[in-house]
Amino acid sequence: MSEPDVTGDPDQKHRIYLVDGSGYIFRAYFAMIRGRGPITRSDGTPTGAVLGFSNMLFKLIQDTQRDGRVSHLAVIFDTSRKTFRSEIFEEYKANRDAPPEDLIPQFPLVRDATRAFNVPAIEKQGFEADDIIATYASQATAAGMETVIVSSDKDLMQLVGGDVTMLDPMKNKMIGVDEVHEKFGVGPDKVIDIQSLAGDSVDNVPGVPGIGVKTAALLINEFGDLDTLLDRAAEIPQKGRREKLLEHADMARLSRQLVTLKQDVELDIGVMDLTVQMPDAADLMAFLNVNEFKQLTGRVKEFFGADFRKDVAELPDMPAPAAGAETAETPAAAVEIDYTTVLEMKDLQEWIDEAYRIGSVAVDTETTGLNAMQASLVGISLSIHPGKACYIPVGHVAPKAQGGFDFDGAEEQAEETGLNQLPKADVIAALKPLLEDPVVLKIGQNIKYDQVILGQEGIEVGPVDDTMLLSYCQEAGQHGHGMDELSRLHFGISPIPFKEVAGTGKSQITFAEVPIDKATEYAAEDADITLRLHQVLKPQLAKTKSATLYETIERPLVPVIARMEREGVKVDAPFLSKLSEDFGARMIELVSEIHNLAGEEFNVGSPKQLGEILFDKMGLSGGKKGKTGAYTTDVNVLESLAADGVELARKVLDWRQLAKLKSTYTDALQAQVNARTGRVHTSFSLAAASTGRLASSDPNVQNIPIRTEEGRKLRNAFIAEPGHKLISADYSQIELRLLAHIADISSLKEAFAEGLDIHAKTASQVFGVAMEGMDPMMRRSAKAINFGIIYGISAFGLARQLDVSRTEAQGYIESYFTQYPGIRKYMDETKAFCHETGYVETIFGRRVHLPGINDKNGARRGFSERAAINAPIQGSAADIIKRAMIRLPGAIADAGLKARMLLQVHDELIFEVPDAETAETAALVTSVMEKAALPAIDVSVPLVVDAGIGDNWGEAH
DNA sequence: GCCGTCACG
DNA sequence: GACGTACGTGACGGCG
Repeated sequence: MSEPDVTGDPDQKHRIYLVDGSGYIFRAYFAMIRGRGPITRSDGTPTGAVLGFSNMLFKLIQDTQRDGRVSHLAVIFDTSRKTFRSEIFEEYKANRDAPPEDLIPQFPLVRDATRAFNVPAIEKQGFEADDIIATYASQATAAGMETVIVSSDKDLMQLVGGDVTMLDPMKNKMIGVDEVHEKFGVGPDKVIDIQSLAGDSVDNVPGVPGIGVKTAALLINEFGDLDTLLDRAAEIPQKGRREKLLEHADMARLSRQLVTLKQDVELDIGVMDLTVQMPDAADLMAFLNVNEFKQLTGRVKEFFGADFRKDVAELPDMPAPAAGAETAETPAAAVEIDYTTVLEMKDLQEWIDEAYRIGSVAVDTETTGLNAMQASLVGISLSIHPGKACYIPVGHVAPKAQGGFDFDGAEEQAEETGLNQLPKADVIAALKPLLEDPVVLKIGQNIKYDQVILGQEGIEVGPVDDTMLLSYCQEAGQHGHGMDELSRLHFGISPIPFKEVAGTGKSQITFAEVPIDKATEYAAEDADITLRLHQVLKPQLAKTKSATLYETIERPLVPVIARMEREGVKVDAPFLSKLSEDFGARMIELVSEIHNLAGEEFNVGSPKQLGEILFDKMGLSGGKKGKTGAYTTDVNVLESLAADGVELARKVLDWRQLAKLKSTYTDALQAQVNARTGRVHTSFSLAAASTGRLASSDPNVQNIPIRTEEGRKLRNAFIAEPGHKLISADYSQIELRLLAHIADISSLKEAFAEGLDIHAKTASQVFGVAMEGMDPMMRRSAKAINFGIIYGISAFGLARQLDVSRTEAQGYIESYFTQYPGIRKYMDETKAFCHETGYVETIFGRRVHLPGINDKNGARRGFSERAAINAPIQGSAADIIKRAMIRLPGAIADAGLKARMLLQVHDELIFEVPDAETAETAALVTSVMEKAALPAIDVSVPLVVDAGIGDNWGEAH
């Protein structure tokens, strides 16, 4: 791009580049297709337009680096097609073709590209990019800056003049007043008048029929402006023109409304915040690698060289903003970093006072491990203002000699630990009132963890906001919600990796052994980033319509889950140990039998070796190789071999079942018993499943066996304390009920209202048989169809499930849809909504994003489509049980009962209850669960909960 | 660290 | 005409 002709300008004004991103995508797309044909990366995603865009952006960034006057830069995008213009005039842009299919997946990628280069990507619902550009241009002018609009769109030419110019990025040509005059025959100030008369067939702006740009220019030059022209139209000598103008004066005025760019769009980010920033090397390289832009990678490396990791570009001092211009806050990238270690109580008190003064504080705890129930507190970091954070070490120990750290000077420091830090008890006592104060908001990333940790120090942290959950509520499905990922995404900053302070593998140390200066850098950064994430994510809740979900479901759930984790569940360790021995003994027998049958010894646990035995050595048919070239030996394959009488296959299946039970359950579960509490404390992730479900780990209590008799025994190991029972309460068929409600299927709703056997009812309707005396196979098929529907049915999947031909399965599906046309309608509408918006919603407004929904690859698209059908159902069920969980502790306490909620398994809750209170608790729990959707949503089918009571989980379920 | 397998809703 | 599929998870052992 050539240097604009302002080098000699005595003003030396700062410059802002505003890139018309949406306009550029289309140009890049067609230019690349014409020049190089379709470009795709090796996974098939088309990337031509992304590459063109990235090249252009990189070029622009190079220029901004070389030209010291370029201080600000942003890329502006269109959002949906609905804008305030389509409100005024329905047909506006209505005749546009849908974008080419292989361009659709590139829209989000272009935004990724923008972020990868650490350039602000701006868009706003209801406004076109042009309006936002007009608004920023006017703000920039008011602030005394020069504006360069990077676009060749003639609709933007009305903005040219004064300190605003345009740059055509394809032709690399400046567009100033002269060029606009050349195009429209008038100056930029009259461009709107010309467009109002001439209209625009591409955008469907009507204008006045029969008048094009040439005639319009003639008329405007003669009459001065549009209003004068329309007032005095009667004076026009040419009959045709005169009549058209008189007749279509209103259309001209309407067109003026359409073509006039709005210069006062309300924007969250002011023009002064769009400062030029250095890209983060890791983020940019990751983006370039994923998209396989090899040449560009080379040029990027060459250009940035050694300075690459610098977070902020060095900019010349800004001129004072002109009067009336926005006086922006400090731009995010220019935040000054100030991290300190707190070693004196009076310093700690200053932080506490400031937190009270501001009313909110980001908190992060550092501990000895990831498992909150086993870890102990090492330090606490706080942040109240962006860039400023402190770290309060309380549990550091001198590094072990083997750690390899140089601890010269340890003698100068305090005795016991050998380290200078405040006593933990003093810090806890000082912080407790603040962390429990109801008017000070505590901000955390996955604050449940910190609540569990601090809970063990006697602090009940609250009220809280959680940046992980703020992200999860708004962007589930788009990306993960870990702090590092969010930091890179929102700020382009990669926080110090934990590995960097604690090492990895064998030589890894706990955080307690990390030297305090290094620990401060790491911990303070975490609190700082958390605070900044909160400043970004919290305000956009309203925009994403997620405030209700966050405030009424996710946020209140945090302390409930924290409490469940701290309660834990009692397991019968001696019983598990006996079970384990039993399983182990039988496995040994099976292995020797298997070796005999095979005629040689091999590792039964190796699918590779097993496949070779079965299909190469024994020459059995049915050997299919998977992606890695190894034979498949999964249950389906082995079951069918076993059915053909292959004894070895049956024995391997038995062995596998035992191996699974032993390694994953009996052995692992015993190892998970907490030494301090004697109970097992799972960890529930609140932001793992995109649909809104919880996930459980360490150990996973949501996949304890039940389907086979052997596995079921495991459930008997989950027991109640003496004098107590377990209650298990589960929603009956909640997903099918919600399907009936969401898709509004009257016959299904009636069946549920009447309490019928829903699978039998489906069988009777689909196969046209009576409910009584039905062939059990028919009910089984109907049940599989019902599940299939929830999963976004395919003939292939159903055929596999039922072991029938695909044609047969297709027939079932068709007769199902004939019987329930509303379900097909629901599916079609859900998919269409998702194709349009990129997400689907539950009945409580939870958004689940499906980035693959417009993928060019049919398989990936199909995958997303099925997930789109499933997510509202699975997610609504998750919302409902979460609502119940939030209410239950209070309801139990209000009723004067002592039950404790221990576990959740998607549609089931487990409680530990004193013997005397079981009946009353079961009734209360059932009632709260059944009414959990109310009063927000009156589900049009009854929600039914079944509760069971027993000495262990197996009996209770 | 990925893959195949398998446990659950 | 081919593609490659039921939805959502987590944990294990084998293997490179």
